Amino acid sequence: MARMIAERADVIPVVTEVFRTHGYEGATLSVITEATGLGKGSLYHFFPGGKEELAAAVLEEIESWFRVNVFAPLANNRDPEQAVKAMLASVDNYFNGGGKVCIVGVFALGDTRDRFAVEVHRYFLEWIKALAGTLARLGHSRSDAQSFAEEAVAAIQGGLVLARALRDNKAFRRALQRLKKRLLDVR
Amino acid sequence: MARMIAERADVIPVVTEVFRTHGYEGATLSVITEATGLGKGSLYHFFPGGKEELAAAVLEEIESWFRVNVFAPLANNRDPEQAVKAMLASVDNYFNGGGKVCIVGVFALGDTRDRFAVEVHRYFLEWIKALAGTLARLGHSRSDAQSFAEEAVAAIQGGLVLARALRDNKAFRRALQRLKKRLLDVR
DNA sequence: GTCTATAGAGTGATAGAC
DNA sequence: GTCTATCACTCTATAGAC
Repeated sequence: MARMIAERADVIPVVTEVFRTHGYEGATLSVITEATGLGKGSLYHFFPGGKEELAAAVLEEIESWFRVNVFAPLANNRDPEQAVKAMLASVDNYFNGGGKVCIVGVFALGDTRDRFAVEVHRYFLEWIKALAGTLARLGHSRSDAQSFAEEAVAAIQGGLVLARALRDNKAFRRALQRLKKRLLDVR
Repeated sequence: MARMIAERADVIPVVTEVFRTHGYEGATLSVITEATGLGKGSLYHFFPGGKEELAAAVLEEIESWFRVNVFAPLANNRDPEQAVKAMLASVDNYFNGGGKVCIVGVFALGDTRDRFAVEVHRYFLEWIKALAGTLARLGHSRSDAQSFAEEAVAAIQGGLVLARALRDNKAFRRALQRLKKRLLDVR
């Protein structure tokens, strides 16, 4: 029995995919131990809070990824049109063109919304806020920018639902295409 | 004990709300027995297939409701503008202004998508098809009608996610408002 | 010896099936 | 209500790094 490769950081990506595939309730400890190859001992060593702490760590990791790869570029890119395009490309890539669902969205729809209320709320609020800022710099009126930003984030979530339901990832891609036109069309 | 109120049909609305609140995995038999007031024996008498048959019955009931109250009016209303407005009002009412999530959408995002693949797929396909027909009659080109219909159904699902996440039902209402403008604006 | 990472048998509670 | 399986979780034992 030895010190092995495992660290908290190594475990999280694997656990993320377990939660994504099975949801919170469906992500049983046995599925997680199997997927990570870690015994319960190791799991509880790294995450004394058990399943809830695992999910919290997953959410934190996701939010951190979006801050770096989506929210910050939206705010910092000098060219707002380029910023919108980059966001859509990042999102397309992150959700694997509609093949992966949004864990935060899934959590928002279930009992988990209350357990992780702060994280879920913040994720969507930050996203909308960052995008609204970019759209305003693009030339949209302040109220249009806010409305379009909310619409865009909702459209992405809805696109993921539709792609899953219809088993057609292209439904998600079409949603992104519509958004590109809509958001960049300043009148 | 005597024959009581219980019938399959009486149980379904109650079970529907249990699945809506807790999702498939979270809707445990004990929660269902408590909510319905039925013992496990009665439950298995009405639904020999157990939890899966309960969920299937719930989906069937939802689909039936939408056929009568949403899809058929979309197809039959002589005035397409009125049909769109009626759909949005029905949807607003059904989802309680953003206070209730869409079980079919929730099922689409989870493991349940595969178990209820046919039902989930059909629900969304029928909705989009009915709406696209109405939009074409409204004067949209065939391809615009299809695209707008898909966008609208996705926007509704996304609006529900957002309303739950932000704990703000008005986010759903705003999504419906945007849709009304968008769908009725024929150029 | 001490500390950290590990495995996994064992806990009571509760799941869904019948 | 009874059943078995499985749940989240605890705890003991132990290996190796220091």
